[in-house]
Amino acid sequence: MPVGTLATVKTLSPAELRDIQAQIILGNTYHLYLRPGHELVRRAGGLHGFMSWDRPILTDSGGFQVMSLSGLRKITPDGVRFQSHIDGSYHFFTPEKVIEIENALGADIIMAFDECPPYPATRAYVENSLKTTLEWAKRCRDAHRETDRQALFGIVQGGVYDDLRVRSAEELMKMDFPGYSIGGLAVGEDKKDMFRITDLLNDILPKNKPRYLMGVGTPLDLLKNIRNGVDMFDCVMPTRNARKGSLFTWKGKLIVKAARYKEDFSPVDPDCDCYTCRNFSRAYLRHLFSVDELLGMRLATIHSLHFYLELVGACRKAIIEDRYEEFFNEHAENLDRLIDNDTG
RNA sequence: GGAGAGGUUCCCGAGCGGCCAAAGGGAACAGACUGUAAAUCUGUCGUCAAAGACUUCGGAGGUUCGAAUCCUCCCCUCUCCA
Repeated sequence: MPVGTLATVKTLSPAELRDIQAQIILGNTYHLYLRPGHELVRRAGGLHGFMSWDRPILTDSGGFQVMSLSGLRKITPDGVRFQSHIDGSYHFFTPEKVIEIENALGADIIMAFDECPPYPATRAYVENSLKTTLEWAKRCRDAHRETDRQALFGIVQGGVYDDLRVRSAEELMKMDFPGYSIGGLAVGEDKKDMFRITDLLNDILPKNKPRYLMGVGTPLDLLKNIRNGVDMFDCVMPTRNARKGSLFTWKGKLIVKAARYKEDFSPVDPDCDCYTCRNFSRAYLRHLFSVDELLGMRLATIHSLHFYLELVGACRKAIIEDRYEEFFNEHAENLDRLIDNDTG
């Protein structure tokens, strides 16, 4: 899922998103509540109407912002008191409030309000935080009942503590959500911990419901976590890195703004059929970044999102054809490397 | 012709006897980025056989233990007045 925090996948139009086969995109409760305000979005016809995107949307609950804006909030059992990162104004988020906002935003899939523990965090902190998250999940589900045209996912927390993760998943499953998110990973912990936990949850979460690993990740992270049973991902990496001149390809990461591509007139990836690779050279992209032209960010974003969606599309195909391991072994090694001078 | 200001490391620009290979900014170069406070942040940025040495602050001389900083002459810019 391409990330479109503020009701826009940065730099792209909905038409361009459709061109690269985006099926669903993400929005963010906290950010859209602050600006332009969820009631305004409701009046605009929900996120779909407001941003003119007629395919599915998922909204995150703001739980992640509870962590990432940690200097600006205070957590209580009832909810979180936030200070706006924009103007310093105070706001109080409860599970009920978050559901109200997400109802107004009108996404197809919405997230329960959770508390995402930072890393590192003590076991005592994570255990306490998990307790809060589970209570909030229940309150979210209760508050959401009457508007069940939106699918509400519960979020598994528990940090890097296996037993807490298991407890989290089992308690959420009792609440019978239509899908389960895995949160609190890729926040600084060792990769081994991340993979161990998704592997652990693979045997616990129901097989007939989607599992969504929140905020992950690199192409290789996707491949490894798909092997561990994850069905859905979102990550800012393809879009954010693209805006900074760093692109993803099947052959690895390519920092197209680098001087080594100044006179490289080959496409970013000769085998890629995205709009960018079909029409423009590395040298041209490098030039656009070098002179700080907007089109550079757009073309780069188009390429990297296309690549990510192609990557997961290829994963789906391999799974259906029952040859995922083979597919994995074929590509895993390349995905992680830095292309330093490959003229195509 | 008269009066004045100034020439600093790729650029702009501070420094005005030692703590100066020389602030700061820009450019350049390399990289980071994982439920987006992100068109952001970090590092490098005179040379070398490199915890040391060497060469730099328009040029040439000089003063001094020591000069980008003081003195002399020269070269060159710019502003104002004729």
